[in-house]
Amino acid sequence: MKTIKDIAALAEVSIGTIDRVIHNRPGVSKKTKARIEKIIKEHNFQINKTASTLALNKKYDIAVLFPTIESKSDFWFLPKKGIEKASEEIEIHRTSVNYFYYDPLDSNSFKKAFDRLLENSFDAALIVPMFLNETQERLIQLDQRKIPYIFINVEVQNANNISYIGEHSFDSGTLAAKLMSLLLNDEGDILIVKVRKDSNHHSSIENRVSGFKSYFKAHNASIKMDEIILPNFKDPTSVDRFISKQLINHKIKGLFVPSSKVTIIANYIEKHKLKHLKLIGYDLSEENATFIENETIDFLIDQHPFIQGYEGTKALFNFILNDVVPQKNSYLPIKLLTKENIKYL
Amino acid sequence: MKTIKDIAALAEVSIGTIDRVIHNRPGVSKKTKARIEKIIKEHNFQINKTASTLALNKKYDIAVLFPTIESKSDFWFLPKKGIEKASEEIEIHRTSVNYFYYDPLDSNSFKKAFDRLLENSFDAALIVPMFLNETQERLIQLDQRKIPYIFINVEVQNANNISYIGEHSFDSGTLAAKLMSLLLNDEGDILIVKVRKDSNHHSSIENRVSGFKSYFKAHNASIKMDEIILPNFKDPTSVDRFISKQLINHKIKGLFVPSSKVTIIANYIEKHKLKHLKLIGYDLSEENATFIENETIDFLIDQHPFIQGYEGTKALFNFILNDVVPQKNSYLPIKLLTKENIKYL
DNA sequence: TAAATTTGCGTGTACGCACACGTTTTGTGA
DNA sequence: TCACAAAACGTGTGCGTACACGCAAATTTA
Repeated sequence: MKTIKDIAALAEVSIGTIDRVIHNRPGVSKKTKARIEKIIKEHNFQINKTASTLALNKKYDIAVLFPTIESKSDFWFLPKKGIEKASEEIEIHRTSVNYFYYDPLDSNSFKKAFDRLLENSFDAALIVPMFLNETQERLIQLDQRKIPYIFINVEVQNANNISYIGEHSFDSGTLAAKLMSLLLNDEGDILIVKVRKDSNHHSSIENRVSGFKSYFKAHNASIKMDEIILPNFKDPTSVDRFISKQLINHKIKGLFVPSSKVTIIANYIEKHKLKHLKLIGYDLSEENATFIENETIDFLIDQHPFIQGYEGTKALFNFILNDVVPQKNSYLPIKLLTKENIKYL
Repeated sequence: MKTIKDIAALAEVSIGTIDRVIHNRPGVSKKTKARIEKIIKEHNFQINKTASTLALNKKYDIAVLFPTIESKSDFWFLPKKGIEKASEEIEIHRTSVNYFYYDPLDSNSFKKAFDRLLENSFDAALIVPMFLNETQERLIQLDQRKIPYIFINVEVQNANNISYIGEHSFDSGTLAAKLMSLLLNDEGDILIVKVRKDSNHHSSIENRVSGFKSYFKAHNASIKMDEIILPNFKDPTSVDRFISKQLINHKIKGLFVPSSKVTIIANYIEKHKLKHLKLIGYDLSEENATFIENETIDFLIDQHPFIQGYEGTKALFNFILNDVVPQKNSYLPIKLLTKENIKYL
C-alpha cells in the first residue's frame, strides 16, 4: 500500500501538495492537481486511516437519549448493553458516550432530558424518540447544528436522521397473525390485549395490532377478534378480575399481546391453568423466557434489542470517523423465539 | 484520556520506562514498576490504539479457506459477501484477506487448497471445514504456528479454534419439526428428503434430521416418517419420476428438506399442482424466495449466511489487532423466513 | 519597471506510541 | 576505594498524516 510520501515522489512534488489535493484544499494549480489525481487513481492510493486519525487527534462525543432502566428484566436493559459494548470498542479511538435519561412514561421528563442534551456539545446523537411531537420540535436544533443522529426502536417519519434501526412493527404483527392462525388451525376467537391506551407516542404497538388484523382480513375475515385495554395493569387483583370477565367468552382460543407485557397474561394463564389457550407476545425477559420454556407462551417476537443499541452506536461512530453512510432504514429481521431456539439468545 | 507522556510525568520517569512497564519488558526495577502500575491503574490509562498500530506499522493477513462459488444463487455467495464487506472495512487498517478456494464436493480439492494455504504466511485463518478428517489433520500445523483460526458454517469438535460461528443444526431441525407439527395439525405422514448420501463430511444436515426426528419422538411418536435420498438430483426427469413414486403414499402431507435443495421439491410441487403439501426447507436463494412468496414453501430456516462471513472475519481482525477474544461458540439465532418477513433479508 | 499581491508549493512540527540505542546509576568483587 | 559489569533509565527517530507557516515565482498594479 502506497503512502502519501510515495505518491509525492511519483508526482515529484512535496507531501504537502498531495495533502492539499486529497482534501480538496486550495493552493494547487489545476495542472499539477490533475496529474496527482491521476497518479492517485492509478496506484489506487488510500490514506492510512490510522495515521490520519492520529494526526487529527480529535476526540468525539456521542450523546444518547435513553429511557431509565429499573431492573435487569427491563426491556431497555439489552439495548443499553449493546450501546455499552459498542462504547467499549470505540473508546480506544478516543470516542466517548454520554447518556441522558428520561422516564419512558413521562413526556415531561423526556423533554427535560432532551433539553439537557442539547445544552451540551457533541458530535452525534443516538435517540430513542419515545414521544414524537416533543422529538420533532427539538430535532430542528440538531439539524441546524448539523449534528447527525440515529433513531433506534421507535421510528420518526420525515426526519433527517441518518438511519433508523429497529423492527418493522406492522409486519411483525402480520407474522404474529400467521403463527396464531397456525396455532388455532382457524378455529376459535382471538383476544388482543393492550396494556394502556396508546397516545400518539410509541405507536409501534398500534402498528403491530394493525399488522395482526390485516393478516386475518386477508386470509380469514370471518374470525372474531376482540381488543381490550387492561386498566391499571400494575394491580394484580384488578387485572385478574378484568381478564376473567373477558374470558367468559369461551370461544376465545388465542391471545395476542403486542408488547413485552405479555408476562401479565402468561401469569394469569398459569395461575388459572388455562394452558390450552394460545399466546403470542413480544420481547425476551427472564420471566418471559420461563414461560416460553414451559410453553405457556407459544411464540415471542424479538426485537433484537441488543443489536439496536450496538449497531446504532457503531453506525454513528463509523459515520463521524470513517465517513460511512448507513442505510436510512435498517429494519432488523423478525426473530421468533420458541421453546426450541430460546437458548441462543 | 491520559497519554504515556502524562503517566511518565506523574511517575517522574521517562516515557521509555512507561513503555517497558506496559509491555512487560525487562529493564525496570521492581519498585518503580510497582509505582508506575499503580499510577496506570489509578488513572485507568489505556494506550492509544491508533498511535500504537501506527508505530508498529504492521500489516496483517487473514487467510480464508472457502468453497468456490458458481453463481449468485449459490449458498456460499452470501457468506463471501460478508467476508468482503468486513474486508473492505478493515482494509484501511492495513489488513488484507486472501482466499483459497476448493470444490465443496471434492475432498481432494479441499486438501490441496488447505495445503496451499499452509504454504503461505498469514496471521489468522477463517475456515469452512467441509471435510472433517482432512481438516483435523491440518489443524496441527496451525496450532504449532500459533495462528488463530475460526470456523464458520460447519462445526469441528475438539479443535483449538478461537470461535465457531454458525447455526446449531440439531436445534434448527427441532424448530422445523415444531412448525411442521403446527402446519399439519398432527395429521398425515411426513417425508424427509435428502439430496445425497452424506459421508462423514458436512454432517450438519444429519444433525438437522436428528433434531427434526427428536421433536416428533418427544411430542408425537405416532406420526409416520419416511426418509429418502434423491439419486442424481441434477437430472430433472429422474427426480420427477422418483418423487412421484414416493408420493403414491397419499397420506404424506408434509415434506422436510434439510438443505437449500428444497428448491427441487418446490419445483416439483408447483409443476404437479400439489400446493396443499406443506414444505419446510433451508436457506434463502432467489428461487427459494419466489417459492416463499407464492407459499409453495411454507417456512425457510435461514443460516444468516452473510453474518457468518462478516462476523467471522471481524472477529479474527479484532482478535489479532485489538486483543478481543470472541465467544467460543457463537450459535446464531435461528431465523425463520415466511411470506411475511422475507422482505427484510 | 519596480512594488505589491497572489498563486503555488515546500518545510517543520505535532499526534501518541514502539523500539533501538545511548547514558547514567547501582551493585559487586578485589 | 576503584574498576567494571549489569541493571535501570533517558533520548531520538520513525510510523503516515494534517496543517500552520513561510518562501519563491508568477501575476497584477501603479
